[in-house]
Amino acid sequence: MRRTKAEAEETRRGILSAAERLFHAKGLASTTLEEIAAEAGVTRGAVYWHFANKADLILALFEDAPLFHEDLLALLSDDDPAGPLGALEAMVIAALARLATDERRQRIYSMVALCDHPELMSRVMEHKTSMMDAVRLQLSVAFVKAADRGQIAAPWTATTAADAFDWLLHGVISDWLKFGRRFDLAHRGAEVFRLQFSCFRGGAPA
Amino acid sequence: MRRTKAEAEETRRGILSAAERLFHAKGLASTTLEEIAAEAGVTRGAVYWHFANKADLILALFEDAPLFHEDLLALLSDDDPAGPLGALEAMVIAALARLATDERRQRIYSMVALCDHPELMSRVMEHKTSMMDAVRLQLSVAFVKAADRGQIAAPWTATTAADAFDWLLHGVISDWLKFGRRFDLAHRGAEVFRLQFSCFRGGAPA
DNA sequence: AGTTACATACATCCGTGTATGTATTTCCAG
DNA sequence: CTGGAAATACATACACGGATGTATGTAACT
Repeated sequence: MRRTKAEAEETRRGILSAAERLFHAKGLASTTLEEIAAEAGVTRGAVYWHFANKADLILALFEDAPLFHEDLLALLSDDDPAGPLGALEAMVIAALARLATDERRQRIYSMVALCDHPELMSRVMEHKTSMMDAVRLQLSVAFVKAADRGQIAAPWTATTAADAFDWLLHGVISDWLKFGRRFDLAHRGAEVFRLQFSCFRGGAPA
Repeated sequence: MRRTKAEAEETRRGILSAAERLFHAKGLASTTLEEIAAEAGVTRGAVYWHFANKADLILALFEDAPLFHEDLLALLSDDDPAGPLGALEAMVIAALARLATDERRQRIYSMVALCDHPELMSRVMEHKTSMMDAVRLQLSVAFVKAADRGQIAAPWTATTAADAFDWLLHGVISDWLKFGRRFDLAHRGAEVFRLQFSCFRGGAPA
């Protein structure tokens, strides 16, 4: 019952999609390839045809999926009228709003944030950390630009502001995802970030 | 070769200690009871004598170990001369310093933060989330007290300040633990928290 | 015809849980 | 205080399922 190339690509995507859902629901380690295959409506044979093994499947998921961190960079406009700092503020608020309404991104971020297995899945971890490093570097550059334009008021500096931004962002997302999404990510997140950015600027809020 | 009660307690502690190290190094799911027993210098028989199963062992670890969140409450003094907000600031700086120098706490916090397995280890998760909820509630109360005494300047509120505090704290610790402790937690963390608290107060920094 | 895209079947191992063995201790009667 | 029974603190051995990986079959596509 061989399928056409298009159909094969469809099953491949179906396997990835099923894996994404199950990994998020049950965790990476306790989800079996058999379950993934069943969820996708195929057998383990299909899974092993498209992917060498479980780690390979997870890596493919990471490469294929829309990562929240890449969203950040995509949403960071270079010529915002409010300058680099305004661009960062708009970016983070937009990114939170997108994450709040996109289940797929939520699942992916959960996997990245909650990944166990530092040894066996070292390849996965490498991919993940290098990616996060790259994003953090870009954000640091943006904060330095903001400082250069005098948008960061003392005693904040480009470094401390970038740290606070980064930690605040990771913290809010982890809290929201890990504990059942019990608050309104987009609104409460945006509120705190607006206050935070007005602190960076050193002035009274708008 | 039965041991005396004191020796038995020693092996129990040895098993817990070995489990702590291995869980931190390899993740909860991929660490086997056999490995834990070997690391502790005993056999799986000893493990099963002291603990009903793996989940039970993990729960025992959580109950036995010094939790970072409990540190927070323990370090929160009720009558700081700088008022509730000053007490919170001193508390978080002390807690970060303690975490930075205590490997045991680092390992425990990693396990709590990175726990996979929402389904199979539901008891562990319940324990963890209920504990974190309790801590967050206490911190919220402290921030409300600070606001009542006029220590939180507009536009910050007790709620937004507590959110920012919580997210900043989780963010900095997760970043530090997950990516190889590549910065000075105590100093950079304290620096940012000091800036953050001066923002809460609405005034210029000390 | 040869390759592709799977399904099926099988071998194997690994981890768990449990049952059993056993040397000590602890406890208690005498 | 002492001898022995019972309980303790493990080690060892075993049974079992479950997951992985691989080998093989096979029908459709190219």
